Amino acid sequence: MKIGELSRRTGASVRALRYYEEQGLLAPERLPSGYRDYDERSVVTVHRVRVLLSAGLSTASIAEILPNVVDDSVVLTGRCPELREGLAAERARITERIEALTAARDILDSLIGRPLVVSGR
Amino acid sequence: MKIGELSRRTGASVRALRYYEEQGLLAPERLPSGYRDYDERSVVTVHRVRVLLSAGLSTASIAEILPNVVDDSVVLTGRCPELREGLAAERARITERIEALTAARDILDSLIGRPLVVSGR
DNA sequence: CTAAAGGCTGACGTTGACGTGAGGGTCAAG
DNA sequence: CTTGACCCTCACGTCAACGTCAGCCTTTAG
Repeated sequence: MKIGELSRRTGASVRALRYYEEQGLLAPERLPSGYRDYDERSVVTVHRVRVLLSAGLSTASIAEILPNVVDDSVVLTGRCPELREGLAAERARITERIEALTAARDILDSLIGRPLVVSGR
Repeated sequence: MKIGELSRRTGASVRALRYYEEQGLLAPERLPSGYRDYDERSVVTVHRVRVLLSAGLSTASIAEILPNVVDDSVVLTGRCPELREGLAAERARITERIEALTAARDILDSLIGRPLVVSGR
């Protein structure tokens, strides 16, 4: 499929898709016309990229992670302790942020769920 | 206390503290010299700001939330339905972010080989 | 009193993930 | 065979959360 369709099917802008390629997250074929030609797996890949980006990972980190996801091989990861450590660190950061967000949401809940309290104290 | 001490006690840079003020997150008094004069509560406030920022909230969102939290108690929220709506919207955004982060963490978990923990809300 | 340390206000620089044209090919339809 | 939708490659613009530097004033230590 061409870039416009992938864009519609993933919600990522055309510009974003070209940017992902520039960052090594996608490697579409090229048609004789020079047009990018994506396969079905690209749809899943783009969704993963977006999830990880929205989680605060950089394209560089994602580029490290992605090949392992695509191949569905945890084997490589298990063999590379350096990469494993990096991933564990990212995981820890994400967990911290989930906890921070949960705390923030609890604060909002206490504000919303307690109507007509005019003053603290 | 002056800005340098607050910086040391919070880990935020002097520049960051001035930036937070610019964004309406802090409102220190001023000494006759023009120096900023922070009270003890500022320490807690800055910590809250940093947690929320690291969780991915913008200073604008934080500015909406912060004034409503004073000494961990509710102030005037119940009387303003407009504000309540804003907070509810903010809550929804936070929940979305938590879900995105959880999905991202699951991806990392599958790579690391850690068993997926069923999120208990 | 003097120098170092710390504070102040601009104001420009930085980084990451794109947005937004400019200028120009490609392709299916009428 | 022209029109309009879609694609291409530069390449500059943007926005957030600060970093950094300049030029100048205030406070503190000796």
